[in-house]
Amino acid sequence: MKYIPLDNIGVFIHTIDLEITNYVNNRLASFKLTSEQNLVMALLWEQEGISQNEISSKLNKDKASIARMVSTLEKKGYLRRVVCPSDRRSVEIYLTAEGRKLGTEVIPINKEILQVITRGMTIEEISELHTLLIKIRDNVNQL
Amino acid sequence: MKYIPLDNIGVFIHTIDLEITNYVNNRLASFKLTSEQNLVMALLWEQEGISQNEISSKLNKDKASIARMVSTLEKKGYLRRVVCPSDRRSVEIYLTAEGRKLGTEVIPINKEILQVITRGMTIEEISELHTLLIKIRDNVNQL
DNA sequence: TGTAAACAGTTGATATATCAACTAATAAGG
DNA sequence: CCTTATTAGTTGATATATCAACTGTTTACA
Repeated sequence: MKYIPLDNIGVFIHTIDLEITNYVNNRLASFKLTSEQNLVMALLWEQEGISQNEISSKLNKDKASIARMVSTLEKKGYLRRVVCPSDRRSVEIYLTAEGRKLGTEVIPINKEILQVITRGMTIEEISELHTLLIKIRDNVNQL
Repeated sequence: MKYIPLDNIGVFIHTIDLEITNYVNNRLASFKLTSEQNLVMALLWEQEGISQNEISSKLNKDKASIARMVSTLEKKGYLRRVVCPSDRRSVEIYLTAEGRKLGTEVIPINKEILQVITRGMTIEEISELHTLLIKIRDNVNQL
């Protein structure tokens, strides 16, 4: 039997993920926001004042990645960092006026992106996709 | 209606992809091979002498990424680059003895990884997952 | 209560990614 | 043929990722 490394659902998921990410990045390019920065901002549009640690666990990303993303977004002027008074290890993240304004523009785009991605799919299909992906996740995480 | 950025199949695919990648990287760590380098090597274990350009299109990756991965794998001693005599713009990639030896160890691991990822799933489920992912891919690529 | 452990963040190293600008070589057309 | 366009690859900039080592804080418990 021939060994075909690319005929592999794991590799396929990776490929699709890159294509989705590129699509989202293109849609957000005019807002000077990457797909990952968009996720951080989305959390803040929902709730300000959360810590980097909370962002890290909600987005399931390394704290180092979050620290750098927050730093980038701070330089862009979309958020500011405030040392938490009750726990000086923590940094609370707040939106700037500009960051809040960005939300009014980008939130509708995010909703539209979601619709585009799932266009022509039924609720059942999306649910089935979700279920199948969870099976794979359980397989790679149960160690 | 509350805006929940993470309740999004695109973000979910991205999360799963990272978890799969981390699993594969852990499985390959002892071979000093990353998941992406493994894909390049897998192509070469199948067929030596292909160009960077062919690797790039088969793996659906940027030529710059491939150039750097090939360079890394060359430094590790797994492959060597040969300027193509019939088209001196092209570089043909060949395995070293060490790269070939690596294949005898890693190819079985790759097969096992594939089995682990899809453990407990039927052929029909994997096929359905593939079909659903293609729908999403078509949605983000039809522009 | 005083030391040790746990925790939040930062920073450096390395590996992908993407895009853009560049070199060198080849192909295509008039 | 000779200019122009295309192609293969390299390199630099920027943005994630992960891991590891490090700084400060806070907690736990002996």
